[in-house]
Amino acid sequence: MENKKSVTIHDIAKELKIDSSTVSRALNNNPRVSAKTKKIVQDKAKEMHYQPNNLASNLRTQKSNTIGIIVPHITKYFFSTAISGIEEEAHKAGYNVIICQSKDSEELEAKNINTLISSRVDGILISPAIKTSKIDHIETAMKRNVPIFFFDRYIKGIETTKVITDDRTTSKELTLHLLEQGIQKLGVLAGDTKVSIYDNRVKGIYDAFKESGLNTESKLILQQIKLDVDDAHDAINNWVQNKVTFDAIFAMNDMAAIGAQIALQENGYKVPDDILVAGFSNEPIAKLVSPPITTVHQPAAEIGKLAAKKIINYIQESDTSILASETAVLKSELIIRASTEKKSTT
Amino acid sequence: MENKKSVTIHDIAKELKIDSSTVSRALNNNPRVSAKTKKIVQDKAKEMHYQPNNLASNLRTQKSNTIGIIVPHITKYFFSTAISGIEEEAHKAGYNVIICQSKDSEELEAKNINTLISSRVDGILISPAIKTSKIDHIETAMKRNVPIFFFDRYIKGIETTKVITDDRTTSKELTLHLLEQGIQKLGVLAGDTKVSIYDNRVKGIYDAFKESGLNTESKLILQQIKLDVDDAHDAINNWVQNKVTFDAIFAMNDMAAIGAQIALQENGYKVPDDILVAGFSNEPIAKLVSPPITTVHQPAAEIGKLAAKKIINYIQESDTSILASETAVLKSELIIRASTEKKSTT
DNA sequence: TTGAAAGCGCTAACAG
DNA sequence: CTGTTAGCGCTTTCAA
Repeated sequence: MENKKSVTIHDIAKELKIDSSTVSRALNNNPRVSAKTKKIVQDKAKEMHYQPNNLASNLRTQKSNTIGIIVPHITKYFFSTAISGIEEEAHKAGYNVIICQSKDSEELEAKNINTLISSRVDGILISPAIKTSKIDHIETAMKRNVPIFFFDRYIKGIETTKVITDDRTTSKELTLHLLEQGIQKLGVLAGDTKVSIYDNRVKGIYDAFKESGLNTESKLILQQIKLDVDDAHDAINNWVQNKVTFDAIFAMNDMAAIGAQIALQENGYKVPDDILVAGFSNEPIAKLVSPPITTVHQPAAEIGKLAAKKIINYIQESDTSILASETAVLKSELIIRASTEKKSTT
Repeated sequence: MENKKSVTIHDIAKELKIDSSTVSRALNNNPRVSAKTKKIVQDKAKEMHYQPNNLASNLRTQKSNTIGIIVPHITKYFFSTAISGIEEEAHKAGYNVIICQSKDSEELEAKNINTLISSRVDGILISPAIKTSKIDHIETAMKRNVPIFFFDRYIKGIETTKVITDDRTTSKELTLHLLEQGIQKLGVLAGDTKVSIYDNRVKGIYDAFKESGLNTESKLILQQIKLDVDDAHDAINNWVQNKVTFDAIFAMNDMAAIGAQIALQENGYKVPDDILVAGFSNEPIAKLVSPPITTVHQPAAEIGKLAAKKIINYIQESDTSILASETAVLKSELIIRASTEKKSTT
C-alpha cells in the first residue's frame, strides 16, 4: 500500500514536460488547446489513473456541484422515492447530493442547513419538518445566496420555488367519491394541519362537503393524530369504545389507513361493507392488504426530478436571473380499490 | 441580495486586527490560544455570521469528513433504514454522508465509486450490486487508500471489513420451524445466489434439512426469481398450474412472500391451513397483511450504525494501523406469525 | 496554442 | 500565546 499521494495535474504535467495549466485545460476539454495535446494528456491521465480532486476545483471555482437534500425521514417510502428522483436527475447533470434527515425536528433541520452551507452546497431542496414554525434558518440560507427550494411540503410565507402536488383537489375528489357511496358520517384521521400538505388535504375535504351541500357539523368528525399504524389503531379503538358513529374513514396517509382498517376488523366491522376506508400516498403496501385500500397516488419520483431540474437550472443561470419564485403543481391521482366500494354498489 | 461574498477568517481577523491564523486556532478551540481571544473571536464570528468553508479546510487537511454510501436501491426499506443508521452515527462524529444508488448495476456502481473518490470521501460503505462479478472498481478504491467496507451484502474474495447478519443460522432456524409443522414439501423462492445474502439463506435451508435427516431431493423445490411481489406471484401461479405440490413457501424476502401469499389465496388455498408462508427481512408490511407473515428481523439500523462506527474508527486511526479485515456478524431474529402456524397446532 | 503566476479559504509548521 | 509563511490541487487571467 504505497500509493500514499494521489496523482495531480502537476504529476502528469511533469511527465509530459508541459505546464499544469495546459493539462487542466486539456482535461476540461477547453477549446484553447490543440486536439493533439488534448489526446496526449488524456491518455496519460488514464494511464496514471488520474482522478480529479473535486475539493480543489470546487474551492477554486466556488461551487461544489453538490446539492443538499433535507427530508423528515429517509425511511418513508414517499421521501426515499423522491430522493431517488432527485439523485437521478442530479447525477445526470454532474451533481452530487448530500442527504440529511430532520427527523421532523426544527433544531436538527437548522443544524442540517448549517452543515450544508459549510459544505458549500450549490442549493438545497427541503421538505420541512412538521414542527418548523420558525423560519430563521431557512432565511439564513437564502441570505447567503444558497437557493433553497421546497418540495412536497412547504412553509407559508417564504418566497421561493416550490414543487408540490394538488393535494387539495385530489383530497376533494376522494371525499366526493366517499360521499357518493352514500355514507352518513365521515371520520377523518388528519395530520398536523400546520404542515402544508395536511392542511390542504383537510381543505379538500371541506371543499367536497361544500360542493355537495352537506353539513360538516353533523356529517364529519375529524381528529389530528400522528399518522402511523399504531396511533390510527388507537384512535379507532377510542372512537369505537366511545360509541362514536361513522361509516367511512379517510386517513391522511396509508399507514394510518391500514392501522384503522385493522382496528375496525378487530372490532368486528367489515371493510367495505360496514365501513369504508381510504388512505393517501399510494404506498406499495396499500394494495397488498385485505381489502386493498383506496388511496391517492402522488408522483414522488417526478416531484424529486422536477425539483432537482429546477434548482440546477436556477444554479446554472443565477448569475443573470432574478430570484424566481414559482410554484409547480404536479397532478396526483385517485386510485379506487376495494376498501371503498360497497358490494351493493358493485 | 448583496451578500455576494461570504465572510472568511480573514475578514474577522481584519475586524479584530489580529492574524487569521489566530482566528483559525480560536475557532478550532486550539489550546494554544488564550481563553480571552478565543471568546472575542468566537463572538465576532457569530456576529458576522461566519460559516466555515469546509471545501478549503478539507483541501488543506486532505480529508473531507465525508463518507460515501452505495446501495442498490435507496427505496428499499432495509437500505433506507441502514442508511438512516449510518447517517446518525456519522453526524454524531462530525461526518457528512453522500449517498449513491447502484440500481444493482455494475457500471453505475463503478461510476459511483469514481465519483466518491473524486469527492475525496474518507471512506466508502457499500452493499454491492447483484450483478457485481468484476471487482476491479472496488480494488481501485482500495489501492487509492480509501477504505471500502461492506455492509449486509459482500463480495467473496475481497479482504476487508464486513458488517453482516447471521442469515445462514436464522434461515436454518426458520426452515426447522417449518419442518416442525410437519410439512411434506417446501417450496423456496430464492434470490440470485451469486449474492452473498441469498447464498447464505439457501445454505441455511440445506443445513436444516441435513440436521433433520431429510432428503432435499424429494422434500424441496427451489426456484430463483426476482424477489418482488409480481415475480413471486407469477412463480406461484406457475407452480399451481403445473401441479407442483408443496405445502409451505419460504420466500427470501417479504415482498416475495406477500406476492406468494396473495397468489395462493387467489387460487383458493388457505394460509396457513393449506400452505404455510414465510418471508425474510421483517418489513413493516409483513405484519399488516392477512395473515401476518412469519419472517426474520434483521437489525438494519444497527448494521448501519456499526458499519459507520467501524469505518470512522478506521479512518481516524489509519495512520498507524494495518489494514484490518474483520467480519462483524449481527444476530437476526426469527419472528413467527400466523402465516406459519397451523390452527391444529395451536 | 501554451506558459507563468496568482489565489480560492483554510491549516500548520516554525519563529518569536 | 500570537504572527509569518507556505501550500493543499485546481482554474484562470494575462502574456508570450
